[in-house]
Amino acid sequence: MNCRVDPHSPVPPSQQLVACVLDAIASGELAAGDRLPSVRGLAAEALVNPNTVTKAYRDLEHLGATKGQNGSGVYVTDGGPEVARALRLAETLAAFETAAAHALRAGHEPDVLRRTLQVAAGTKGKVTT
Amino acid sequence: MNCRVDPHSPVPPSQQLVACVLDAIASGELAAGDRLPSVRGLAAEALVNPNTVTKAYRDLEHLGATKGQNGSGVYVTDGGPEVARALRLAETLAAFETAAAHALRAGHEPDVLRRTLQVAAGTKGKVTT
Amino acid sequence: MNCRVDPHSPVPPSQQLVACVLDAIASGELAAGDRLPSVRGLAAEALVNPNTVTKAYRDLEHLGATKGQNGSGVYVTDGGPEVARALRLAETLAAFETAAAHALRAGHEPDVLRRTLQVAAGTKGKVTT
Amino acid sequence: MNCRVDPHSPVPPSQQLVACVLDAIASGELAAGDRLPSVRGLAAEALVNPNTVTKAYRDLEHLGATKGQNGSGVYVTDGGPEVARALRLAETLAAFETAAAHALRAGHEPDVLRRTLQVAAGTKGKVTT
DNA sequence: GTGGTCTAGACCACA
DNA sequence: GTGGTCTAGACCACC
Repeated sequence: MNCRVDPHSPVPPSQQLVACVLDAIASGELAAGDRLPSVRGLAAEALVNPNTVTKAYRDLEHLGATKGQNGSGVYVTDGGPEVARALRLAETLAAFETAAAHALRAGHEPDVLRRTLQVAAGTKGKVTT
Repeated sequence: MNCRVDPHSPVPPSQQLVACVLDAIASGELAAGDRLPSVRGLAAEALVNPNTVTKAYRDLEHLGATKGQNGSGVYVTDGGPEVARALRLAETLAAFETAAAHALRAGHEPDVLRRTLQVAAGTKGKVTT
Repeated sequence: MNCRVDPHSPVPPSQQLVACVLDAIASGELAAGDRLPSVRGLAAEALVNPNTVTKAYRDLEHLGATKGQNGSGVYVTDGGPEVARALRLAETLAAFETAAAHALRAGHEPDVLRRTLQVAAGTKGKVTT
Repeated sequence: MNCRVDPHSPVPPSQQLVACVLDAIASGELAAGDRLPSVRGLAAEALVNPNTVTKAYRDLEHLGATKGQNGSGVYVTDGGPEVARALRLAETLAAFETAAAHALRAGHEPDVLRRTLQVAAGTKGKVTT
């Protein structure tokens, strides 16, 4: 999942995890029926307390994107991908637009941002060149 | 200055004020030596408690952008504009990176983001194709 | 730690707390990695408002002597002891200078002060005569 | 008078001025009947607002050390020297002792303090060697 | 008028 | 339990 949590961010860690998981579901990285990482595993990876992951999973379930099956783990629901896409696709694009606008207004050169984007896209970026 | 505070944002009001003032300094709206709005005045304008403005001003002073003068007001330091610009550059670039990461993770194609960036850059962004 | 706060002192309570904690760190009573007393606990002990302790802890963190860990407490940083010792040295020397200046200005003979200093230094202060 | 005011000190500027003037009277630098510096002059020298000097002079008069003669200036009263000595001699010596003790406990070498004292004593220090 | 500090009490999120 | 933030209202000292 590669979810990193920034403890200095004003957005609470649990919500950062929710957004991260929703992104993974929206992109298809996690499909309907797939099992989410274990609470302990994600907690170790994100360097947060397991309770925080538990809360994030509870929020995801409340959104209808996942469903915990007693004792066997947490799974993406059938409607999960749709929910995630509805919640995140438009939101992340809008956030990207405003972030780009802010960065440009602050004086960043478009080329710098383009290169930053390229790096973030990783290998996918190279292919599209 | 026109500082509005969104109480529903996860970003604490005091930090919103800090960002707002830094913007004003970075943009030249407040030059070195200029006096900031009074604590009570800005509090009334932003609809927050004066203590919240006090905290924001303390943070600004700690950043080196402003300096309080005993009973007379808070002023932009000589190095203030430079500090504000540097902070804004770093801040907006970091925000752009995370926004790009989230959008990519949510499944947006790099090309879509690149085109979005192009549009945001307006005429400055010449087509590199 | 035994931090007592004198509400009649011109030194603000929060700064008295800062000085008290720095003393504890500089003396080794609190080592790097140790946890500071809880905000509420120290507030009860020092008979001040928890917010006052919070402010003191924020100042300490800003000085680099401590670091707050989200929900778990405030801890002495690795460089904390060094920072605390450096601050105490500078602080006490400045206080000594001003006290000396005031005493001299009030009419005390330098010899009187020198002898007073000798006594305070105890056996360590060998007579240079 | 050579009164310097530290605006960063927690002790209010007006009280710093009171202490400074009392010290001058206690030492005999200002004798009974002598005129104090003008409000404006002392304000300019100490880099404070004239109102602050006015308040300090009011406090001094309230202590009985000085007396303002309408329009002609402020003068040391007959009992002024006695008042100043009663208030400041013991106090400054005690403050010197505690400052010395603190500095020594913080780790300063007695020799460093002795040299600092020498410097503060200026030419007087050389004579007493 | 100005900022600075404290108290008191509340809410939030993490451990 | 932990710290972090905000609100509300008060006092102080300087300009």
